[in-house]
Amino acid sequence: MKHKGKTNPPGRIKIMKSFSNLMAQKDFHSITTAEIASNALVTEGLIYKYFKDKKDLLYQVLNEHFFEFQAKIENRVANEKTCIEQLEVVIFSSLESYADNRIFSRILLLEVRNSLEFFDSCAYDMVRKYSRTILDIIKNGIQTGELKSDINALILRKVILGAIEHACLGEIIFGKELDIDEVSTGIANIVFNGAKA
Amino acid sequence: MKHKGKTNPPGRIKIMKSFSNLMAQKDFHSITTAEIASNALVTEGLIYKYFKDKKDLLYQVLNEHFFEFQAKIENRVANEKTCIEQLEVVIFSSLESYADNRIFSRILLLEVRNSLEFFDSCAYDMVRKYSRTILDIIKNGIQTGELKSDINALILRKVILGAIEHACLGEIIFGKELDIDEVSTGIANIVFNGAKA
DNA sequence: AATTGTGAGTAAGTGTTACTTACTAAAGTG
DNA sequence: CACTTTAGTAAGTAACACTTACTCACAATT
Repeated sequence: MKHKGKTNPPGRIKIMKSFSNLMAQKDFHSITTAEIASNALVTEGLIYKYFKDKKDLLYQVLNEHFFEFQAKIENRVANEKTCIEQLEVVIFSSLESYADNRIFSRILLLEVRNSLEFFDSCAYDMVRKYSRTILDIIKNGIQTGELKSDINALILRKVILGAIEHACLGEIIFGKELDIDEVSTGIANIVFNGAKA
Repeated sequence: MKHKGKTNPPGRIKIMKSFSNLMAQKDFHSITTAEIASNALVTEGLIYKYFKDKKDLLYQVLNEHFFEFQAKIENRVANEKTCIEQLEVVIFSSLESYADNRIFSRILLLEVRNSLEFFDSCAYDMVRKYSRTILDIIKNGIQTGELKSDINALILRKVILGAIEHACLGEIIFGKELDIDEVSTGIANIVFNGAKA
């Protein structure tokens, strides 16, 4: 994921790398531009040559992470045949990615949402793509008769996405360990079979 | 919800009111303390007599909103008998509250999460209480046999809470209208009966 | 070979902002 | 009355995100 097809000079890479490292240590607001620059061994002004502002830097770093995430999911989904198996793989892989990459998850679930700019950013395009993937699987499942015909595809997606995100929040916020197998089969069990006795 | 049981002087009320109004117009970060003070017709310094910092002001305003929300939910839940009806009422009422009170929802779902301080605040205590209410209903439902005995109560709560929150996000972010009846029965249908044919 | 243009990077600001300090003035209270 | 507490003010200040105006290297064009 290059930035707008042009060159990718060393200064730009160093800034993104420096920012990524800092994000592992503290939250967005408490990272200063001075800090980013000094850790990257460049001057503060250079940040603004490559990034519109501090938030833009955040979005671009997020986007890089998301790119890998999306590739992994699509790959795995392609290996499954039934709609249910595909959705199970989406749930499992999402939880796994969140657990494996806490910085990325923290940014996505906590740090970018407070500004509406995010939803216009390139990073949010990746979220849309991921979200679209899930919707397509569901619609297909309804058509083949694997899923009930009376369920609303959009709402099922909301339930699945919501469950995934909510499951990760506790881990991110309080550092609780997440049993990926247990939680992902638990979610799948409820969503597919229902909770009512 | 008074602050720490003490008095509630006019200056404090004016500041909270002013901040609330501003939150209806723009997001937290773009509201300045100067603006809050001038709209409240007090000096900037007074804000820091009553609030630790700008975030503390945010949390206390949120807390007031949450207090009413929680009272409404508990009232309605008490009127229902079966566990399923109670959970349906939780889902419906939550969606309704979010839709009726967009500022409150925006703060809760988008603006407070980026700082870990929130999770130590009095406002988060209210979230815990709400969350606890749901868990109790679920546990009770499992015991009475209304819900399947093999489902994990904590995970079912995650699914329900996640679905509610995710359903509101679109509305908050993009201003889409939310059909509360459709979405709440849709969520309940999936969660209780399952999506698998 | 000289000129021009451009991308990478720097140095030194500047306005704004959240927050602090040190101070009144009045109202309780023993 | 003396003294503490409460409500509020006025005038800062340090830190921060971001800007401006510049240099230098090196291609490409004339």
